[in-house]
Amino acid sequence: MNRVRIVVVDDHALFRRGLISLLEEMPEFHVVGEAANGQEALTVIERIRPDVVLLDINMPILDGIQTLAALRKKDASQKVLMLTISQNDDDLIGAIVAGANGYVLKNTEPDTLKNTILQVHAGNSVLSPEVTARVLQAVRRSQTDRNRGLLSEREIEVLKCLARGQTTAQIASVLFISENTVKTHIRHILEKMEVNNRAEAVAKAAQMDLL
Amino acid sequence: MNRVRIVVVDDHALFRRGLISLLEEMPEFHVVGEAANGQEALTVIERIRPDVVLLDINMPILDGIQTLAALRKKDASQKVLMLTISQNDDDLIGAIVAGANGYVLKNTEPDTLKNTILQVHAGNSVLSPEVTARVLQAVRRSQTDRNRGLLSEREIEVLKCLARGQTTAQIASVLFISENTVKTHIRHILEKMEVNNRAEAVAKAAQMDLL
DNA sequence: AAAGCGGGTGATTTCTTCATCACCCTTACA
DNA sequence: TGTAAGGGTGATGAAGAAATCACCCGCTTT
Repeated sequence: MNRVRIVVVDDHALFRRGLISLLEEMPEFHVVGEAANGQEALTVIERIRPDVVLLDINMPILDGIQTLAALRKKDASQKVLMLTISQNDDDLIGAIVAGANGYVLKNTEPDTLKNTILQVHAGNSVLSPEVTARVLQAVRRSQTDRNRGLLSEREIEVLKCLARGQTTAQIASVLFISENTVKTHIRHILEKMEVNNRAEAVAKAAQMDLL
Repeated sequence: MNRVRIVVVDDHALFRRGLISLLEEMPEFHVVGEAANGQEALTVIERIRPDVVLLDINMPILDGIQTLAALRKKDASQKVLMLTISQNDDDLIGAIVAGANGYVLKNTEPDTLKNTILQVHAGNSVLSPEVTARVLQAVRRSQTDRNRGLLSEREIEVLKCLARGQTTAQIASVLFISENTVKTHIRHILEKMEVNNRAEAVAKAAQMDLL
């Protein structure tokens, strides 16, 4: 049975070599190349064309994300698994935008790393559990911001009043504006949320975390 | 050792009962309640307070996402694992925004479901492999849209010209505007991207998938 | 010295969005 | 019949963003 051909990219020689030893001990894998920075990685990957690339993020000259972005310009199908210590959102989102097939932390157990590499090789996208949690948080935040950006501040105020069951007249009184102004805001809310009436708007707003 | 206390919420009686049988056969779990719709689920969950809730999405009266949104208003810490057939992005993003701790497809093997429930119970966020891929795609798309929204259409045009190595004069000629206008666009690009010169801007744009 | 190039400051006009309001129609209820 | 409420069309003014342009300076190359 064919071994999965791997290239390891990491600027720390000890870590890289240690990881290579570990992987070579596993009958499923064959390490066919290595690189200490992004520039070198691009050359090695283009020449060897491995099944999977293990790619660190924090590296000199060209970091892992820039490396991946450059790689994707040439090869959209190369499987790349980020293997990094970084849990900060910018790195995580940057790697995803650049097209990473997986994102795994260096605290991962060898056995878990083995399964992860096999999963990526099989075509799946894989994240470390802590990373999954961060990604879900990032999606939640991003989508909530996007939802919130759909409406103006005033429209959100009006929507909250609607959610409390207030009538047009009551809302006008609370916000010190005319009923006609309230109606205009409501019209824009219905248009932007693509609903037909205020009940639907309130239900959708609850779902969009706008209240 | 304590068994994980589970509530199963699904409108299809046969599926729900079958799943309950399956889970009861596993020594790690104890099914302490069940519900056939979201309304009922809210009542059952509040009364029983299980360790983990398995929650379908497509249900009558109150779907799984609305149920979860309502539940989160009362209990931010309840572990909820979506168990659904749906792979569409709106459901997926909706569940995440509503605060799901995990999202698993109904084609999951029983053993994998077991591990997933244990992971969620342990505090981790878990996704099915196919779902992970979709989430990564959604993040990529969302972030690219957000990046794109940072600059106006014209600024993006100018940035693309810069990426081709064109000078201010060349860009002016290509876009039929004056060199001074090109410079103003570039100034705004540098400001918005928080970089110091056009080389940095191009590098960052590549990373942000703006080219 | 002149030309080419990038980076900087400032100004004007146009367009879009936001917030405001008036008026009309329909339905339901007292 | 009158009142209450929601939904619809249209208008105006202010603020901010977008797109445009002029002019100046420093550095490098010819």
